[in-house]
Amino acid sequence: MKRDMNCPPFQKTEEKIKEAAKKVFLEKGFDGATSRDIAEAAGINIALTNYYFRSKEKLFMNIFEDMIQLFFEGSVQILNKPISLRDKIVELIEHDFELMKKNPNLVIFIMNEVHRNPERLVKAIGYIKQLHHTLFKVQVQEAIDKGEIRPVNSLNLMTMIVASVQFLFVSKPMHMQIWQMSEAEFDQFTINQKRLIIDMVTSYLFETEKA
Amino acid sequence: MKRDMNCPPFQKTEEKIKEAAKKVFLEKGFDGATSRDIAEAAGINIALTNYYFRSKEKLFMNIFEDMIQLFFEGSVQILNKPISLRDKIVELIEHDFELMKKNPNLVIFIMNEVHRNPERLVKAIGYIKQLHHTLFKVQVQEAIDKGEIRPVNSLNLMTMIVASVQFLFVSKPMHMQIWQMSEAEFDQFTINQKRLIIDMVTSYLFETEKA
DNA sequence: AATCATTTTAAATATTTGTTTAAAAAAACT
DNA sequence: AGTTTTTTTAAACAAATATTTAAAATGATT
Repeated sequence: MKRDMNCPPFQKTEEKIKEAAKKVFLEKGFDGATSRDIAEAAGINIALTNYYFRSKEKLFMNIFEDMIQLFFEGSVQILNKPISLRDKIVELIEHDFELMKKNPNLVIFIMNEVHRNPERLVKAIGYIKQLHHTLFKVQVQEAIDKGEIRPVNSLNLMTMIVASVQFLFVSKPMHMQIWQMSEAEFDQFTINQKRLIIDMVTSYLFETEKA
Repeated sequence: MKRDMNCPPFQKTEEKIKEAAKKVFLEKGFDGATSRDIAEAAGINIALTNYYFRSKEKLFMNIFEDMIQLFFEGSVQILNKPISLRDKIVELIEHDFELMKKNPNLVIFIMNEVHRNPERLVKAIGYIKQLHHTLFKVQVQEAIDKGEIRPVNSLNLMTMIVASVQFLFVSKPMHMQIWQMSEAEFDQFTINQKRLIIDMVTSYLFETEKA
């Protein structure tokens, strides 16, 4: 039978499963999520997950690859954008904050699954390759040569920025417990944190009067 | 029968189980680890894990609390040490790097388990309480009042430091994949990263000639 | 309407899971 | 020595797991 492409009000079963699987996998991880969890979240029969995707592993990899793309694509785009280094750094930080805000457990999910099974990344090597040669790297080197910023390895700098932003959300549950924060208070905290990160990184780089 | 406290060459079964459970839980997490995994790693019968600890959950909590202590105790001690703010920041960073080097998956383990089940932290609330009033916090405020450092919220500062260091190890497997690093190359990278973190944080704080 | 392929369902499959049992082995004590 | 307690073992347990099966329901095409 031909594929039926017109049923806008309804959601195709395959999409229902993917949406539910994304939700459940991101919450509980591969090991913690069961096929029944996913079927229940999607409101469908258990057998359907294996009818559309052949196995739990295949369904997981489908979601995982989506998440890897979501994780990388925005940053890669900004890294290659033709804007000043200063603007680029600010935009990188703000983009990451927005991404994390919309997907609070994206990073812990990815980090955990890669930690458990690094080979899974091999399939997503495409997005990864894009990171090796970016305009950002060139801009950092040029700025250093011109004496506009302190001498710094661009990979170290990039890592520092990403760590500052993303760890905030990796540690969100622990942070809220330790400091007895509500969701709203944590939100406010992230805003302050973003300000500090931007201020610290740009000040460090561009205030070159000393040393 | 009385407890036998003298058998130095041999390892008591209870300790063998704890050691194996620590290894397996840190590698696979609570959901990914099975009782049989642990028994096999300890070289003992499956029933013994439930003989000494009453359940998988109880055994896990035993390990988890140990890890929480390991995670916090060193830092809390340094935060209250009677040394200068500058020395304290450097020591904090270096201590964390050492801790992470010795226990590469300590942080991802804790963050993941807390994310899955935040109530688990309640049992470890003792260590957490210690963080609310530290000498570090006082020192930061004093230094700001004296104009020695830039005005900064001590919690934001602390978070920034911890994030920079710990995320490096949370993302270690992904980092090695992306940048095609060997274990040795990653080690060297962490050394450079430590240098940048210390330089960035201290420069930002203490170079107050501007603004 | 009849036929066909597609989708969905309930039930069953074989494994694996955490945990328990009851007996054996080892150790401690009298 | 014999007796009791502690430790270890092999086997079994029920529940949960991912996956499959075969039949029912649905939808499209003729």
